[in-house]
Amino acid sequence: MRIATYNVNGINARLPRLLEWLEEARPDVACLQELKADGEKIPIQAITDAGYGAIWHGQKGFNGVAILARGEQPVERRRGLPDDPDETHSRYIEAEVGGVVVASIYLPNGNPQPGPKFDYKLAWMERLIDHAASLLVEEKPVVLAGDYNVTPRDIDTFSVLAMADDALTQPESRAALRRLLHQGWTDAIRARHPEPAPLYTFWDYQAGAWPRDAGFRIDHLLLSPQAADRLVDANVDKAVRGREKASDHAPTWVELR
DNA sequence: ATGTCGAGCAAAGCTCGA
Repeated sequence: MRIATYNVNGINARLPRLLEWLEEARPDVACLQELKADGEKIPIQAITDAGYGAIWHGQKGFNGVAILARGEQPVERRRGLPDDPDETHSRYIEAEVGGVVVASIYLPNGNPQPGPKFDYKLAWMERLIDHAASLLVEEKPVVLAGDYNVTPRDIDTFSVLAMADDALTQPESRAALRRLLHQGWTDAIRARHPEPAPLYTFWDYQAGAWPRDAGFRIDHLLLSPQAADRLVDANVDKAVRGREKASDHAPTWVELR
């Protein structure tokens, strides 16, 4: 069972690339972020025609997350995190597919920092940590997939110096991610690629980031112990980033037994 | 670390968010 996460950066702008990737990678589950669309603007017919059932938590213009399942309809469990005081951001949706609980997460970017956006990011991470703890209690295979907007370690960014003031690399962001991991989640990419290789998932459109491989590893798939037991592979579909009209993120995936 | 995008608003080019 292959479960992927892909920040599409506009589902309509990206539709040809998304359909092409679904056709060639054939993920069983695809967690999408940054739909930047809702309602009538979600190209549901094209997704259905590609053979996928879908649920989404959309939003006009910004944010927006979805879960696609090949040949079936994901069974929605929740949208939004518990106790969220600001329901205007569509950043979390959770479903069960084929006996696995899957979440599609678009964690706040948090720039500029310090400031209210960074405070919002850290508060959002606290709510995610609380909810994740409740998921572990179920003792099921769970995959928390998405754009976390956090580089776990220095190796996960092309330049520690250039990123020194960035919300994605701040000690507070990393400490919050570690507290989540320390509950008992496995960072699937690191579990399969323990060598200190970058395995970036995002390259900015600006400043020639892609041609000079100036990326970050910020898209993660965190596995509950029951999911980690079944982990056989994980990787990044890096070539997708190099295509015409590409998203600034590459699809990232796990294969579970 | 700013050389770029995507979307909204409103009808082209600015603003915002990344």
